[in-house]
Amino acid sequence: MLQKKIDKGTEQRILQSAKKIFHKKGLGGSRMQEIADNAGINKAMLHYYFRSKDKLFDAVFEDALKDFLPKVNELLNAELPLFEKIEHFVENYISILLENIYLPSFIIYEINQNPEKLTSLLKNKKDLHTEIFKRQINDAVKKKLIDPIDPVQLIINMIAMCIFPVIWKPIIMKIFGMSEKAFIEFIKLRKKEIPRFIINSIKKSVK
Amino acid sequence: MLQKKIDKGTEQRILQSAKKIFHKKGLGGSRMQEIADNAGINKAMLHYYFRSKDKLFDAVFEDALKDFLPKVNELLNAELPLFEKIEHFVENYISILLENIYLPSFIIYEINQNPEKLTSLLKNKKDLHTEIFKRQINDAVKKKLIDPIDPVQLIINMIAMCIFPVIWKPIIMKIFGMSEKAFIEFIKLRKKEIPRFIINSIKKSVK
DNA sequence: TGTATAACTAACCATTTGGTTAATCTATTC
DNA sequence: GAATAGATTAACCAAATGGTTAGTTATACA
Repeated sequence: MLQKKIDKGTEQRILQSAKKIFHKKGLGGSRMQEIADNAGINKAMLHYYFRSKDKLFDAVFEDALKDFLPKVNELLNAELPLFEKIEHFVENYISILLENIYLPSFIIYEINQNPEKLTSLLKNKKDLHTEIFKRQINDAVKKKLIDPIDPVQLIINMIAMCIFPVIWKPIIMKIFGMSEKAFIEFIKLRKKEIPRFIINSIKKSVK
Repeated sequence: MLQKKIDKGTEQRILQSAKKIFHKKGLGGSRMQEIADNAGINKAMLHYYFRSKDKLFDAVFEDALKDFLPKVNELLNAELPLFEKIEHFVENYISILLENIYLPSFIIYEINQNPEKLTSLLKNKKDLHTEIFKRQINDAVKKKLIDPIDPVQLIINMIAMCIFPVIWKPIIMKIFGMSEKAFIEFIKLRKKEIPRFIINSIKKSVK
């Protein structure tokens, strides 16, 4: 039999429902009632466990970062030669994004809404740690394995190309006339195409 | 003296205020009262001119696309050699984005909220017309000016790299420790860096 | 100049929504 | 098995919000 004091069932169910709904509809667009319904509990329970909508939202937001950032950090800091690391990063980063398809636009939207929240949430956290990767890129430049490039620009390029089609899925499907199936296939191809594109661009040209 | 029937002053002021607020806060996050205040008019005026919040929102959304799409189409279909066109596109597309910094995340957010809206809004409009650019890329491949590449992937890559830092501005500033000034400089550099990166990647390698 | 019509305002309304309260249920503990 | 504390519910509340209405002002036009 479950012991009450250890049972985190309700709290977890609330967080899960809140995540689903907040990610999809944002803070302003989400209703406490909907979250409660989705969790199969009374609306008062939400306040019992999380005091207020804002507090619940913060918990969800923090959870999202706590899940997401370590995974990305792991990819950024994997011990692999540069080219393989790029391949590895793109492949897995896109997979993570596909598992959390609403996460990126959720984060953008809420950060734009409330930029100071970012500061308070990222301040004391292990945020994205790009130093190792930056150094690795600089080393490769020094060793003349790749053409000179600003590591930050390269990292941004890589992340941009991964994240864009996930966020803009419905629009891309519409503009390029893709079905759901075609889109999945497109993304799958991209996992190979992006690293190819990047490596093609940076690898030392034979002049 | 202004003639009443020709005077579009109020309507335009409403649209402008609504644009500012809807873009920043989305449909759900915006308040009719705030829009009215911002336009310096009575709340009832909003309904007098636009019946309902949804109708007003649709007008704003449509306006945004009507402004934005032609500009992008013009860039996509400029009569320039491929490499110059890429340079031209990136330079100007980023400028347009910077002038409408809330537009992209506004569009993503609302489309995710309401995917069917996209269909109805893009259906009868001159949507993004990528055929010419796609053909131009395929031609360049045939003429062995560039390595083989799927035009759609290339276009997505290009747009992704342009749009990403604009949308993620606050997060990039935070993660890479940039000031406002440093960010502006970063973007300015990117206008040169992105075309270089792309062209480097696709131009026929000397093997 | 008087009248019809468009532009505008203040007050009001109904509904939604986040949040509270008081009472009830459940289970652990002594 | 009564006492205690945590978990849960139904009913309720006040504020916010989209929307309406009835009336007023300004303007064009005959």
